[in-house]
Amino acid sequence: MIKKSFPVESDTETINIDQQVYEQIKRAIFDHRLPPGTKLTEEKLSDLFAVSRERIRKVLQRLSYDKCVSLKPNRGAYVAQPSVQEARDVFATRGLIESHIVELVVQNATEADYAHLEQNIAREYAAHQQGRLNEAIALSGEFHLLLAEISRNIVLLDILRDLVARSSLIIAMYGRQSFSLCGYEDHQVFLKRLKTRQVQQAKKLMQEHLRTLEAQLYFEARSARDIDLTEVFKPKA
Amino acid sequence: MIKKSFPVESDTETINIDQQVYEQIKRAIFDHRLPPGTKLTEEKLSDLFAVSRERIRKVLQRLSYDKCVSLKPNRGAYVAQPSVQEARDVFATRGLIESHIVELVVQNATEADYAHLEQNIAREYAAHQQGRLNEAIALSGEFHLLLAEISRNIVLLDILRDLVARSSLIIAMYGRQSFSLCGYEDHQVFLKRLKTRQVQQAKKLMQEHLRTLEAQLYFEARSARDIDLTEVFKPKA
DNA sequence: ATGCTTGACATTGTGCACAATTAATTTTAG
DNA sequence: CTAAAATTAATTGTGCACAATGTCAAGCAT
Repeated sequence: MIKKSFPVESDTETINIDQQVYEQIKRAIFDHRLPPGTKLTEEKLSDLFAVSRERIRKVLQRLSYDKCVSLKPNRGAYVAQPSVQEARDVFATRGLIESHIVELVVQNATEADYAHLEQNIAREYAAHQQGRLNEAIALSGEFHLLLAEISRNIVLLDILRDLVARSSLIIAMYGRQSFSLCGYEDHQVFLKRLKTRQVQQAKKLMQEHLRTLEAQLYFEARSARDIDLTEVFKPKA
Repeated sequence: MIKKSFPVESDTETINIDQQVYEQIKRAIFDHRLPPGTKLTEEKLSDLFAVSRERIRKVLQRLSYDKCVSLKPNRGAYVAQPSVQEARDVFATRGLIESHIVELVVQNATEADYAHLEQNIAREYAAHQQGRLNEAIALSGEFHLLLAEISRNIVLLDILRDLVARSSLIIAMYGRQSFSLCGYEDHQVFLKRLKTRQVQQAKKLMQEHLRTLEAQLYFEARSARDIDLTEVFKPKA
């Protein structure tokens, strides 16, 4: 017990630094503070967070696995610019997976689970009323993840975590200013159907919910400065 | 043009080294040459492949994202030991996703696509007949991925790639010696249904196919040495 | 004999310095 | 004045050395 000077401090803080930097950058991307295409220079980030460059490097690599940043060899890291195709595929896949999650939830949900869902909705409502929009958005995403947790399928949860994150980025890229998101009312009605075990209606609601989200994107009228020239002039495809 | 001594050599080879090491390790895991739980020491691997330790480190990290190795802080890397729960979830998720892929394939497949599928089956058959079992297994997995490609949904393809890889690991862990895998006949019959646009039958075949796979695993009668104590004694489950 | 502390060893983790690559700018020849 | 070539600058990539951490075994006390 003599050797270790401050075990708690060195241990926990060191472990969390990676995670903290990771989450801060991710949050910044989802809050539109870092629009798609923004260059993420390793040195600038390392200065900004007061950590070493290799730590940033590791975080950026992790973010690239999440498809939140694209890593171009010897060119650096950029906030990802999901293609229209990718955007459509993400939402289509969410429809498939979340419909199935709804079935599993109706099968498996306990009273405690429903309580958690209600709590989440309440917090989302509060955040909405008090104008904390970013928090409301985050909670809205968490509602979907909460359902995945209740489905008791770890793999589906992992996949959906990924898809929800990418959805945020897609909305940042293609969403209008007046993007309404999941209304919390949607979640409220949905939960009611869930509790009364109306599986088919719940599934339908979920699919509509996602379709509404997707319908609010505008894939066509992109301003010139947003266009990725590489995408436009690439040889084939 | 004078400065660059051998641009092609340095470029392509350097880029591929990571990929090559990655694939060799992954292949070794799937071919049962590295059983689940095997310790993967950074230094040994770097000596073995004659590359630097940091390169190995990066590859191991990537493999941990694929859930093929588990990285324990300050303890090293081990070939992953998927839990029974995870195994079940992987197959359940494959059922969901691949059923949907079947629908998309019937909608989108061109003649060229069907030709590719037939080619794959032929090669799988040949590998089987000539006793190249590992190759047959790989081709069998590729058949499923080929379907995902034809579905024209990039996200589904990515997810399935992941799940197929994890399936290999699960089979390595829980499969009997006499594991029969996807018989190539299954694929043959399946393709016939596909071509005649018999969607429901094709979907049913796919689901049966996966269920057969899963049924050949034995989760119960594990020998004592295989039991993961962490799993047994974990606080709440 | 059992349990705890201590020290040596092995392995992983991190920061730094330098190499390699690419983009931008300037130079130079036609 | 234009265009190709060469230089320069900025940024990423890699290997090395050292620090931190965890494991194992031996010794000591109970």
